[in-house]
Amino acid sequence: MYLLELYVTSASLNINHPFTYYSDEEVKPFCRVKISFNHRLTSGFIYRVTKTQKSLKELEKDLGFKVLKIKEIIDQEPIMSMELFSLAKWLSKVTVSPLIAALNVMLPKSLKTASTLYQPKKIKKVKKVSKDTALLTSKQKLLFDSIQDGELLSELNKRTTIHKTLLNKGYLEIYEEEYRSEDKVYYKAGFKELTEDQNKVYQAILASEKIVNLLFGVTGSGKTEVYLHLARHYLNLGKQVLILVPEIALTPQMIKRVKERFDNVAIYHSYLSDKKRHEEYFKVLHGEVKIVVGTRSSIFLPFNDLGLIIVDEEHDHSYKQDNVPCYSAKMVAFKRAKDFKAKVLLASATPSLEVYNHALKGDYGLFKLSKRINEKMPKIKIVDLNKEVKKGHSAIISEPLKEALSDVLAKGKQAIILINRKGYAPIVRCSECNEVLTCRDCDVSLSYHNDTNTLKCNVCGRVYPMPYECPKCHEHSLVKYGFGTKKVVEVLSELFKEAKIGRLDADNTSKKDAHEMILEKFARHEYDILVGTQMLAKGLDFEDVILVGILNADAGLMHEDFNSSEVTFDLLEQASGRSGRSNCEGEVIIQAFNPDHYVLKAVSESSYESFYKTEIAYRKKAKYPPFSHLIALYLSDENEKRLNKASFILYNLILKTGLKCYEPYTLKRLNRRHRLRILIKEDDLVKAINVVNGVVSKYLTYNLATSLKVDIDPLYLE
DNA sequence: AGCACGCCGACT
DNA sequence: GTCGGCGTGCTC
Repeated sequence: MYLLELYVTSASLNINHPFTYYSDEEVKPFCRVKISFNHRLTSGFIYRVTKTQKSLKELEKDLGFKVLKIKEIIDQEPIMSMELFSLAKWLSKVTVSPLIAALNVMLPKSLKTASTLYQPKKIKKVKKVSKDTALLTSKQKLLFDSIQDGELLSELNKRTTIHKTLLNKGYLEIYEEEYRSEDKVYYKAGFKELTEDQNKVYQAILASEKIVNLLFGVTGSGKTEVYLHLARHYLNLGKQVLILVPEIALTPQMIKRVKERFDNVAIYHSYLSDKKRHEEYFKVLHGEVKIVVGTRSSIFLPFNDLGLIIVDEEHDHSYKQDNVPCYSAKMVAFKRAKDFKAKVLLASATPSLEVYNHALKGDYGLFKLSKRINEKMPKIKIVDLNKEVKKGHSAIISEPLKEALSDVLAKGKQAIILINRKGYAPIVRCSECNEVLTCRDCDVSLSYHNDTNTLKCNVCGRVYPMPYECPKCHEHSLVKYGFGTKKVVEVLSELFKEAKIGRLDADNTSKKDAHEMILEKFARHEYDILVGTQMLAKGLDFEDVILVGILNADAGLMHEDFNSSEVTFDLLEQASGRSGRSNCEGEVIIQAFNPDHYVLKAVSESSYESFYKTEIAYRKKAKYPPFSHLIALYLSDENEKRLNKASFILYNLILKTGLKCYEPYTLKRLNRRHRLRILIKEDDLVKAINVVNGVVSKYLTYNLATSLKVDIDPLYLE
């Protein structure tokens, strides 16, 4: 009999200790099994197996609890390596999350602890067995000679029937092979020669002794070319290379660019089918892949000899996961680089404050590319919306933007219009009693959609019919305020009747490929103007775009989050980079109500440095990151009373430890759940994480129904 | 998370 | 008497 120590899936996210089951058959560690747990069928992930001669009764007496038999073995072979399992344990600790949550984020869906057995598709092939062919008839011999080893049985079935005789007589054998979908074969483009500046930086990065290096290059300076050369260098040394890209940036163009130059490329991201991801995972596990391009979760692939990790657009928030386990792919990259004695290259035109601060202090190597290859920076103009409104002009499309747009259209070029709101009107309010319509399940205002005449909650997605009267005072006085992408398209079509206008936001891109289709249409010049949300600002490269208009540039600055200035600066700076990518000079028009804000000033001068200086001084004064570390603990429950009880317990546990923390802060209700946040601010992160781990395990002993999420170094505080 | 168990109010 | 709503505890 074998004793299996395993972690139980899904039973409770709150249980973070192993349970013991037994099996008559031998099972290997790091395999999954089906079990019954607390009257329910679920699965478990085995981490230790011991053989025992004792009887079940003796065992239960020794252990002090009942031991159940497993129902079924899911995997015959381990689905991860020891190295990966250690990484899961580390991840669980540094994110203060259950081990099972760490395992689930590391494995492809097909191998997740909860999912049922994944059967890779098998195909049948034939191979020849060497035998004396003299006994065959001439037809049989002809066929035998024409067969190649590895020919598909299905193909053979199509072209003949007499192969059955060959099979029966043992001249041919059938064997099974795991089916792999064919990769597209790309034309190999070869490498571009590096410019003088690029080459200097390339050589300097190779010579750097630091584990982490920052490549700080303005948009259009050719960062990608530099790191593709670096990738080649490490591949030539026989090492593996991982290129991490933001979720939004993994476009077919990017994939094509890498595949054109390298063989054995694997692509790994959340839009892949489960089957494809399963294949890619095992290709890496079996060492068949040399270079991976992927989003956040590909940092967990089972590499065996990683030499270089590139983090493209290092500042991008999609590297941080905001549900449990709340990890940052960068932090995992540092850990894996250390384990593999590999290097990390962070690349960005607007590095995160934290990273740039480390680089300036000398913790990371710092390398700059400060010239655009075409040597043309876009002209940036800020329009004061207060003045526009005073003059009686529109606050949606200002006069200067209108003029610039007609100029673009006259030249037959293209423009991008950015706005951070989707839909038509974000707020509906009663002009009599000032009631704002809000969602039944969330504390957020509903946005109006004119095409369906409905109200939609942007948080939970619930849709309501547009009421005829105010639900509070029953007056027919509901007014729609603000404007979103749909409204902007409407306004633009009226201003420029002959122009073709496209729209790109989360509402019309939920379907697979919709996003890509719109962008392709834009690239083929089927639209003159493309209106969209933030998803348009990043990494896209359209030759004919010579104007970018940003409508409510400072809307994000009203937000009180500690990093809202950084977020806004990144967005504006990245958006500006979309203009004038080829030989034409680009223009950027930024509309704002606070044109004198330091973020807008820095953007208008295209000066990261000036933004950095002002912002870092503010962070230092307020002791915000990078001058401290934040740990956010979120409690949520449908039952408000239970939530308050849990909050009282947790807050007191934290106070007892002496960690510096703020009082529980009530957040917006989301999806019927009341929510609350306790924020910890500490200098020594490692120490703080240890203490928080202790606090959380004590909290869990109370067995409260209120759920807890811990976010170390959060990017947002909600 | 769910599921069982037990306590208490409501209703045949 | 007994059905079910919900607070509490536990899962090898």
